[in-house]
Amino acid sequence: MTLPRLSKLELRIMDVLWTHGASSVREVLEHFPAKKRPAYTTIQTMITRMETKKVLRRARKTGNANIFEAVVSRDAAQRRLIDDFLGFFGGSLQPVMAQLVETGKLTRADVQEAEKLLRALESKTDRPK
Amino acid sequence: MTLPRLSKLELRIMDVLWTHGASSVREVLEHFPAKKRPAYTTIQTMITRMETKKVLRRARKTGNANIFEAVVSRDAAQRRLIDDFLGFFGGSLQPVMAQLVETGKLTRADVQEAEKLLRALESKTDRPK
DNA sequence: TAGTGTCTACTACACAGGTAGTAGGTACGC
DNA sequence: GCGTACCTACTACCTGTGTAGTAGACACTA
Repeated sequence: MTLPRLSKLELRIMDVLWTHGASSVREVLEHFPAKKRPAYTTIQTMITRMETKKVLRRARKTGNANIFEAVVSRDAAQRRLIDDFLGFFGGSLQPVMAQLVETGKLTRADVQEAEKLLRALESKTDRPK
Repeated sequence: MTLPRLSKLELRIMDVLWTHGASSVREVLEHFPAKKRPAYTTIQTMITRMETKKVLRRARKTGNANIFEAVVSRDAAQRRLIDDFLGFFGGSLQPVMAQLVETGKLTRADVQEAEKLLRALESKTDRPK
């Protein structure tokens, strides 16, 4: 429980694992945009630290390269991220919404989607007594 | 522009200034929940650093105590926070919405509020020509 | 005006995250 | 079997953040 907070770079690394599955250090590296790609050993160091924190683990070996896989799920990490984020707003979505609408980041389509999700959820939780 | 990212504690300090207006170190300190209240000098140090970063400034003196006021607005800080946050989701709100709905953090009321805001915005931006 | 309590300025330190180099082991092609 | 290229393990260093102590200045009270 209480998975550790993941930093920006850690999240980008996890993203590779979540999206492309178990990968070697080099594979992770190569999924970074060629422009701002850190050094091989930078990724390696981060991965080693993340292994210590148990957010990923070595799954197997290919040749002499370790293949790492995510231990923490994308969902769990996202939940954690959202919780932390909402903490700044006292847990209330209202100011966030307002800001999103004002900056044009929240569109009509987004709202409709949310509504659909809400309805789906309701019929799932209300029905079973 | 590009106001610096504010850390958790920095945000809590700014929150006092935003909510209660210009304050002294002691006043800021006293607005922290008595339980987990840092040392006086901890707040002082943070405020000094924030002064350097120009997110707040000394407004005046009362006795020999400095009174600090926010330079960065709550809105600006929130915008920055939201942008950073959305960065993790590729700027798309969809996964965030889904997560919020699933964890019950996004209620029907929130959605309705968002809709109202959207409508208000539309009549403001569409109308003028 | 003298004393006391408060405030500032400065210093210090630990931990996390980001960055990367070096040394030495290993696998694989030829 | 050897050499080259790649991988790991270890070390190092800097910055930001959170934390706080100490010394000395200052203001207000009695």
